[in-house]
Amino acid sequence: MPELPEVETMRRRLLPILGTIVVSAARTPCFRKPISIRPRIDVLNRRIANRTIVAVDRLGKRVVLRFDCDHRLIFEPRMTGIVLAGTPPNREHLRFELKLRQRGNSRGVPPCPVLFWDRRGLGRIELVTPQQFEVMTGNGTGNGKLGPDAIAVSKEELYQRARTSRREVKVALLDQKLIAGIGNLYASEILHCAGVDPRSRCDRLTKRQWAGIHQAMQQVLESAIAHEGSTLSDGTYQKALDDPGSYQNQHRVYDRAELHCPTCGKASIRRIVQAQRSTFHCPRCQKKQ
DNA sequence: CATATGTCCTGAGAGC
DNA sequence: TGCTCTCAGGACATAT
Repeated sequence: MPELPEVETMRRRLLPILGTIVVSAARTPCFRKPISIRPRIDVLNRRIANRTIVAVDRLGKRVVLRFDCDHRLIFEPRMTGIVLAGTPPNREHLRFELKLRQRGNSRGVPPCPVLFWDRRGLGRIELVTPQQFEVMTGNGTGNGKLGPDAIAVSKEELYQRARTSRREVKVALLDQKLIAGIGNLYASEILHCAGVDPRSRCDRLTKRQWAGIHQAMQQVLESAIAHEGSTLSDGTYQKALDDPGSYQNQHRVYDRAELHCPTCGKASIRRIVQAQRSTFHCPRCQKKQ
């Protein structure tokens, strides 16, 4: 579930840990199969013990902690993972804990540990070197495992990256190598906002339409971040954070099949399937070309 | 039983 | 023909 706005919300809530020092990293007792952590937890522990957290970043749908040795710890929530500093919804699905202390001779309250809580356990945690991180981001060439972040990408860069693809635009927006951060929910919302048919082929959209998609992308994602993301019917996000997001009340098409389109007020929202996943759109507001 | 938010891998097929 | 792009399907694990 977590897409860019939800992960950005997690990131912002982690900011109080900036400048704290790692005491230890550990898997937590969890009755389930352990999640993937690379390198092995003892190696990881040796590399980051006593290191200071100098940045709390986000890269697409990942939370990235940077240490003073320039290694980065990357949390990848996938379907149901949550990164938080505080109280987890339960202990049963708690997978990982990063214990912290304040710099100097700390009196006062010790900082909350960073926790990775994941109901399904499909999430990943990985410590990467600066070199590995460059490979992941493509070192500015745009050819890494992840494309530029959906909030940061320029109108021109989006157009240049997408214009030659023969894929349907909705499917392309889900490709993290093209741009990072958009998932199934926001892809439908962005294309509805832009008035573009999700089945349009990328290479048949005009430059003007791509500009519209870029603008809708910024608008929808920023609004969703302001609402601290969406909580879905599954409720994972809600359970994990005391104060869950409210953007689900702003959805105009996602999971609203057969309801009236809030933009035109006339047509009803349709659900179609693309690349084996649901897409929601308004046939009146989103016409091809 | 089908469905659900994400990612990774493989193999087959399309088309430049 | 050859290469690249694209997509379908399965896997992961769990709840509604």
